[in-house]
Amino acid sequence: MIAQVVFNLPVDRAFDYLVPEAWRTTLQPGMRVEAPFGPRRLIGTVVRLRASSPIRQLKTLARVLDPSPALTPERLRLAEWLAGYYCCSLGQACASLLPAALRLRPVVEDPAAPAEEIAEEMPELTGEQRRAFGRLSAAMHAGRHRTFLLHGVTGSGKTELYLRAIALAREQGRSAVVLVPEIALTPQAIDRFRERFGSEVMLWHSRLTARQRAVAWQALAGGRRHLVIGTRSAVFAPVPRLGVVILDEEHDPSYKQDQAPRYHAREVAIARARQAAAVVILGSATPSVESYYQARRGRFELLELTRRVEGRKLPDVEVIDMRQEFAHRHRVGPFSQRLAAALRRVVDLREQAILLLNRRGFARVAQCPTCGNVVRCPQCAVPLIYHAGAQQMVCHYCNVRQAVPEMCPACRRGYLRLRGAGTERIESELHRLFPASGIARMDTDTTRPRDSHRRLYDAIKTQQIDLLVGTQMVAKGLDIPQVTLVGVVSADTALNLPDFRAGERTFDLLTQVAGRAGRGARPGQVLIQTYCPTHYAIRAASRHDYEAFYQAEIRMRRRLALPPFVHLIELTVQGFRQDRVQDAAEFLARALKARREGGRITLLGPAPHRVVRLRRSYRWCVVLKGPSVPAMTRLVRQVLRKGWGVRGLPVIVDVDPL
DNA sequence: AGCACGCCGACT
DNA sequence: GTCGGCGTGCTC
Repeated sequence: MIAQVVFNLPVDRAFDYLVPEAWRTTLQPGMRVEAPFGPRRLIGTVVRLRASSPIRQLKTLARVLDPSPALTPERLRLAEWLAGYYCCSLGQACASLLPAALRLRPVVEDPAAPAEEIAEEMPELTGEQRRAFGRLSAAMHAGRHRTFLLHGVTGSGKTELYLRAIALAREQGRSAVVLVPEIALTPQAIDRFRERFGSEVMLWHSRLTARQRAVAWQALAGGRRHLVIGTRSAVFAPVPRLGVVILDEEHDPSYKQDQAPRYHAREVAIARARQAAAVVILGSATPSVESYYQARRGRFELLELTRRVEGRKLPDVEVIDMRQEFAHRHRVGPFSQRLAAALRRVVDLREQAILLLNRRGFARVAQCPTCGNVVRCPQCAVPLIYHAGAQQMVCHYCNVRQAVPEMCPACRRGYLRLRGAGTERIESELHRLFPASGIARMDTDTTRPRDSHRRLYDAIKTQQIDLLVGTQMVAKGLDIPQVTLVGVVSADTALNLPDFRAGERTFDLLTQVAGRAGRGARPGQVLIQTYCPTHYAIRAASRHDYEAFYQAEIRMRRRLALPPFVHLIELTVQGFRQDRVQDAAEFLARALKARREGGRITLLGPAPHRVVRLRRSYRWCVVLKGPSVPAMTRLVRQVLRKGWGVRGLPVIVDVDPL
């Protein structure tokens, strides 16, 4: 008997091995095995068993790791879909459906969820919620696959609908997967699910230890737990009889994986739910343009929640034109007079405020006023960011750190000046203005240690913190009734990025952060500082008008032939030598152009990557644009053949890049 | 991904 | 004549 095995390598085929006599009755597809591979021994997945092989000199499997298939036939089919759509090897796809931790040593058994007292009383639904739930439950009772887009303003009670859908799935004896963005896996979100479903809830995220992950895996695959709440990779959680997959904040970019296979959890969720005849609920106050477009075309079913629960009003939003501010005052700090006054009022009334600035660090860059030179990372060529805490210049790409140079290293004449402001700068400005207030900062720097997120949240909840400043992290999920003011220090940071989704990002961020204000009895107020007050994303966000934003955005996408009207595939060539990388990219572009069938696929580039140099590597891109992903991946596979390289350099394939 | 093989430029 | 750069190909 022959086993066909795939490995977690960028090699797009299976390898045949002899199966030892002892395993012939027990070995099945989906089991992991150890196999000799050249001079190495690798762990791979059996994808097929057959009687014979055309290969003459076969080697024999060394070891079987699983007593039963780690990948069920259904999950193996999902891996095949993943490899096909996202253009990676089947081995890589299989590896991403399996936790590496499962490899060795038997894991501690997680006991079955004890039957415990769970709060039975559910809050009454509003009229809108009831109508939406009616549609969900009809689909779930029909037992057919369906994708819903739940578009609900912040505070309109989307979570309650998720809870009802999960409860219904459980009644039907089916499981549920809840996905949340990386930064939204907050204690309060988890608490909400624990209150309703107790220890049925299993957490799944990147901070789990290997052991915890293995325990969670066993409990889910063994059918002892039926509800997973987790980040992106939880979409692969091994739950049997899937009933519903929920993507909260479906527009969030953290659903896109940034290593092969570069999947989007939304697409995987839909593919998986289709197989399992399950329902998908995509929830957001600011749906991605892609999803809303699908809903408009009738591919998804649109559910709308337009009102906040308990009749609370959306906060008033005021746009502050910083050009005016700059013209009428001599020295402008990070706060306009209007925002400074509003902060003062919050402090006086003992209320709370959140300030958003989507940029870490103290001052953006060190710039020479004499020659204009900006201090850059020697490896990545992006500006270094000053961090006051460490008193260092830090690269936000590769984390290289260096001391702050005093004189300009380029012209050696000017004294460097720190320009622009990050969250640290705002924090110190707040300390200066409000020395008696509790002030905290929330960004990737301050939330790195385990549990720091929970501690910070508790401090805010108990009003030890009055003023909170942070990056986009503060825009997601925080539900603090005492917050009456939200200030956006600069709405322009995302707008000026070279990215066709800049407008969408800005609208999302502003809408999400505005939703943090006025969640309690007192009304909320939002102040947005900007140098482009007439931009459609900012105007629409200030009026809480998703529809206006969508109409402007979709018109632009149609005119420029961008997603959702086409799909993109981005190919990135990487290497240490600039000339060879450029050479390979040009070769790749020519090869693609030569094999392109018909005129439906267009080719952009080759062009230097947005960040040409990263960790000493140079990067060049070629982008394919066309109506059909399979047609484009077929072309890519032809050109890259079995390996994933051109001219000896590795090529990164990103289908539907963000 | 690793690793071996093989082909051309600069040295003891 | 040999050392070693890296382009090419293979792993059942």
